[in-house]
Amino acid sequence: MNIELRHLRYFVAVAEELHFGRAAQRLHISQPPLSMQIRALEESLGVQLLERTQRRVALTQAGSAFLGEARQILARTEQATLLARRASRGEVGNLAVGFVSTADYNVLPPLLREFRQRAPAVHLALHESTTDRQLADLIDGRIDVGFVLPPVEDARLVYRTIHRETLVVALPARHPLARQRGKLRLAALAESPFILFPRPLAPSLYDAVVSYCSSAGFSPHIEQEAVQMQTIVSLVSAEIGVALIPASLRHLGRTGVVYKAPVERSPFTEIGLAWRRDDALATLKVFLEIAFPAGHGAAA
Amino acid sequence: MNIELRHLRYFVAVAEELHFGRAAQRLHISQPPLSMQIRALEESLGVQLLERTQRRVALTQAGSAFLGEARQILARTEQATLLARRASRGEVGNLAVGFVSTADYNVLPPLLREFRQRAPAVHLALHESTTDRQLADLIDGRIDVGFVLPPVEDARLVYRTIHRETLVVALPARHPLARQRGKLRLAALAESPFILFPRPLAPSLYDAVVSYCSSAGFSPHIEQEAVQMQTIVSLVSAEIGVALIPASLRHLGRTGVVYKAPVERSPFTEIGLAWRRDDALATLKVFLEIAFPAGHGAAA
DNA sequence: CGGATTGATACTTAAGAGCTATGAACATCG
DNA sequence: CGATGTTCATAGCTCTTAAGTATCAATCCG
Repeated sequence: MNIELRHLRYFVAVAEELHFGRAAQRLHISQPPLSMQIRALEESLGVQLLERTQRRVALTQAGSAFLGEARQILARTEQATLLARRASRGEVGNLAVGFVSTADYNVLPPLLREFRQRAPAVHLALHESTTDRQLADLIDGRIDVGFVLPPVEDARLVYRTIHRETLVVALPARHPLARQRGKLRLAALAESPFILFPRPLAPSLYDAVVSYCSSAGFSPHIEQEAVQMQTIVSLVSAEIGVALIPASLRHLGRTGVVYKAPVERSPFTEIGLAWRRDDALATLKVFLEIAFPAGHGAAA
Repeated sequence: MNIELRHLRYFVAVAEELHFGRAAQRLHISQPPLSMQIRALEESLGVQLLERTQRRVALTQAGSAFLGEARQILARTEQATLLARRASRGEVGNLAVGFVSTADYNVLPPLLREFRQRAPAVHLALHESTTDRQLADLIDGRIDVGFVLPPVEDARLVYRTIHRETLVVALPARHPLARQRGKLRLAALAESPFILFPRPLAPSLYDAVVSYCSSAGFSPHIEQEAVQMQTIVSLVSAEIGVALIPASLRHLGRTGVVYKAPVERSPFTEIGLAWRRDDALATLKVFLEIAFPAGHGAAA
């Protein structure tokens, strides 16, 4: 017959009381079945754990060795149930998060900070990547949630905006318009060389820039493409050209670069979260709960 | 309902197979009760461990966290039964051993050496003491077995001889008889001052000495008493007197002392083991088995 | 759309955990 | 020294519940 935790619970009670009657009372059963179960345990082990001298119950050496083990196993079982409950609440576990570099400057840090506070035992794996690679990684399960630029077309994924911001102009400090005080008119950049993201990597951002320019009455001269936002700003600093970048990137604060908001109303550029539609990860739920405090995460 | 090891065994099987049918086969039960037990486990925990999508079974995060715990609990239980079995064979545990200093020179070391080999995981507590204190310590459970000098009268204890030896004379090196070549006649010491144990501490040894002398036709002049054998030999070395001591103490090899076996046939002096008659300690059984390889320890 | 696969459900069976009553061994006390 | 009380074991029964059989429902595949 197999040993069950019941046997251990009963044995610990008897070992602590050294009295079958009292132990039975404590276990809310009557004395005879307790005797039976202890006997069954001894039989399974093939070892006598208790010495019953008709008047006194004493642990054998094997009994006291087994007692310590039994206590630990029971405690361990308690721990395991607590762990499972915490895991189901998303308080322990793993979460693989992808993000585009742009996210690193405004939305990512406060969100991660709050997540770490709410679920300190969750192991976060952070992967900087591009939007399209993240979408593939989501499908294949390499990441569980990603900070991406729209659009997200795949029906297996959910996308939800997490942050919207306007575009500002980044100018080399020695550019004539940089020194000029007061408002900047976007049309004044009609002849300037532009630095831009490659469209496939961030169509929404690319299109926002182009539509912004065309609403100001010109089409930008694209001088150079660059993948990283830092690189774009570097190229501006090196006087290769000008750029329209998300407003939060002002915080990069690069020397030799001046940021200005044009008078023309800027379109919004946005960043959002994408995750698997059918995903039930508890840690992901916590993450989405923090990202979208009001509405529920599962709603697109 | 309480969690039992059965639930853990079943869950581990399902988690490993990710298939209820195969897991049930492996557990030698049919599939429906397996589903029921897993459901019961999840209910006890209040946590969903498996995601059943009618076609595919997958672990939830809580499930994979719980899986590790469950495996460890089961392994631990295996360990516990093995430990209990080893303890019942006396291979782990404790043994408190008392001994008179005399035992330290011949019987104790080889016995301990063999015991350590047979039961390396047993913790031995060694207490040097006198015979009478050891008998009290046995009754009160402070030691489990003692190397003592006879007699042991207490009915609750068992005594059994472990070693017998003859008496030899210890003489100061400058004593006339020490320089003399050839046999020593005990009677020649009739006028010499003797150093002896106090009778209450070791009546058998005391009486052996006195009867040896009287068989040689004289009664010893007791000049000095000393408790420790080392002290007696020191006093001989200091030329306070001569002594009759167990032959094995020759190995003390003290400078300034000469040992000689008299021509008269020496009575035997003996040392033995004492332990509680009703004692069932497994480690004690191993110890006695080594001390008395042929006969069984329990027999007096 | 039909057949195969897989987990869940319904119902039955039977093992065994637990209960009450009682016995046997031992200790304590009058 | 017998009477009484305490304590663990045994006996017989009940009843919970784990396990078995048969079947269903949903999904996948060709």
